[in-house]
Amino acid sequence: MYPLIELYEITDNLLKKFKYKHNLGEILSEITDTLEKIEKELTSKGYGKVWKELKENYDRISELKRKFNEVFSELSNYTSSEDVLSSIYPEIYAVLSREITDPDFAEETIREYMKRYENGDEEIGKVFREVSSMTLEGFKETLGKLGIWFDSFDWESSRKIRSLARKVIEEVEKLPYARREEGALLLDLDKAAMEHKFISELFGKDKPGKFIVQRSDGTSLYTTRDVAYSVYKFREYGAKRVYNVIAVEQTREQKQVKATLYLIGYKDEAEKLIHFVYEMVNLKGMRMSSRRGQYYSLDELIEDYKKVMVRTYVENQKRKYKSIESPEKLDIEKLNETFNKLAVASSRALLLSIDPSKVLTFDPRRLEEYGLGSWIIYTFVRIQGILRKAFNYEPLDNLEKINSDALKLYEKITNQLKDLDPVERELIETIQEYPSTLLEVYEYLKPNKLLEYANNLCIVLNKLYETLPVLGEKDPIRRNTRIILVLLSFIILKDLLEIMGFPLIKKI
RNA sequence: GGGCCCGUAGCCUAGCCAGGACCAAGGCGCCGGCCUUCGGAGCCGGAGAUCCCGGGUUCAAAUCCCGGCGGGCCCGCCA
Repeated sequence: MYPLIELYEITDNLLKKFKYKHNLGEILSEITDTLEKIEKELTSKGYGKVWKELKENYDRISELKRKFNEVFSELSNYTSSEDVLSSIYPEIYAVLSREITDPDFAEETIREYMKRYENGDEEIGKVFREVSSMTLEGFKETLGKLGIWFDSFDWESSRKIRSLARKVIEEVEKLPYARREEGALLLDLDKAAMEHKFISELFGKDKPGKFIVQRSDGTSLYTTRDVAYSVYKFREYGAKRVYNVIAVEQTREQKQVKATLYLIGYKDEAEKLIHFVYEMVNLKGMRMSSRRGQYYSLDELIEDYKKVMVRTYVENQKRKYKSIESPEKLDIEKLNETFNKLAVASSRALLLSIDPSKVLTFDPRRLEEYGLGSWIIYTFVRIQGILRKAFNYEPLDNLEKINSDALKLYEKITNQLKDLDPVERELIETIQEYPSTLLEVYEYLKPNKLLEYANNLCIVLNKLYETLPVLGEKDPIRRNTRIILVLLSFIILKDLLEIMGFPLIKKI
């Protein structure tokens, strides 16, 4: 980054000095345009040969123009992210701009720290852990809002993983496909693919490439430690299968990790290492980039959703009662909790609404249009209302009782089933699809199918109690049939909401 | 330059792997109804699609094959 700025400043100063009105990009554009005209003229007049000679220079200028554009856009991104940083975190910005005066020196220092860290320098290790703990706390806080927690964390710097990483390097070095280039240890996977079907099939038409395992200064790379960590997960934890939930950008890297594992003797493990690929989340008309300070955080998403929930609630109350209940009658505490839960459900639904292999694009200014989560929760609340009246107790607090009561009901109506209404039949068909849906989700790693199924179930449910009376049905057999259908849907929906991590709500 | 993924109404998606009841389904938005006692964050109806383009295979293609175009990602000492 630093040389780019320097280059820009130099050219900019030069242009100013010579009082050029145009910037470098415009000048380059002009040159290439002129050259294009010249090409046409020359070839039309039969001077193709002359053009060929000129062409070489022309290409060089085009290349220069391309580079300039790259530099310029990078620079403007950089300055804008600097602005963002200085406005959001002025303290951090002040410290950084005071402390980092020479970027090269800063980078060198980082490298030095890395080396000491790698060699087990306890003092520097402590600093590293302190910093990562702080970020980790942030992660825990944000994800905690969504009900996500972690059983445990592994430190890459742990003695165990460090020694495994050293072992990986040793093992790789023994391989016939390994060699040193300028001090760095490199594993030639292209060569290995020619002799191992596993690797050639893993990469398909793609070139496996060369995999750097150790830097020339002797330190390991993230990827090396990833191999070591995989060994750790299988051997230390005794994992039967390992799912790495990692973004699509690292598809190739994950394959290289697999191939390396395979080559150093962990064949079985390599096959059981599964990369769960997911795509990025984009905002409508804006590319997210934390490096450039352009982002929309999960915390913001939850907060914004909460506002949408409050707005919807107020509107519904107004329509229902023509006015909002007086403040003293409202249990603000409880309402707030409900809005939080709805916001969590909505946020999770948004993230689950698309196949993980596709890019999710949404417009944060129109969150109310992505209300799938709250609509499912609402349906769940509604069918609980029906069951509560049917059985006279709280369904979610008496799951076993409701199951046995359902069986009793079923015994009463068995062999007496009457013709079913189309909507009832539709609901039964949907319920039947549940097991195969779960299997599909698991087999193809498509959690979005869970949400899709839940949505379908809710659509049919809404249709059912909108078109047919459940508790109001006079015929006892039909009535019981419908109660059982609602009950089954309730059990499935509860199951689904738990799998998807939606909070369970009894009443709104 | 090479590889992988994606391209379906104004918008977001399902269907594609295992071709057939798809003259393509759902949601958002739009238009018109229903303030029907189990909760109206609902229900019913309507308008809106060259399934990116062009070939091929087949009795049959959104789906399979080939070639384009457009977008994203990745291609050796970052994580």
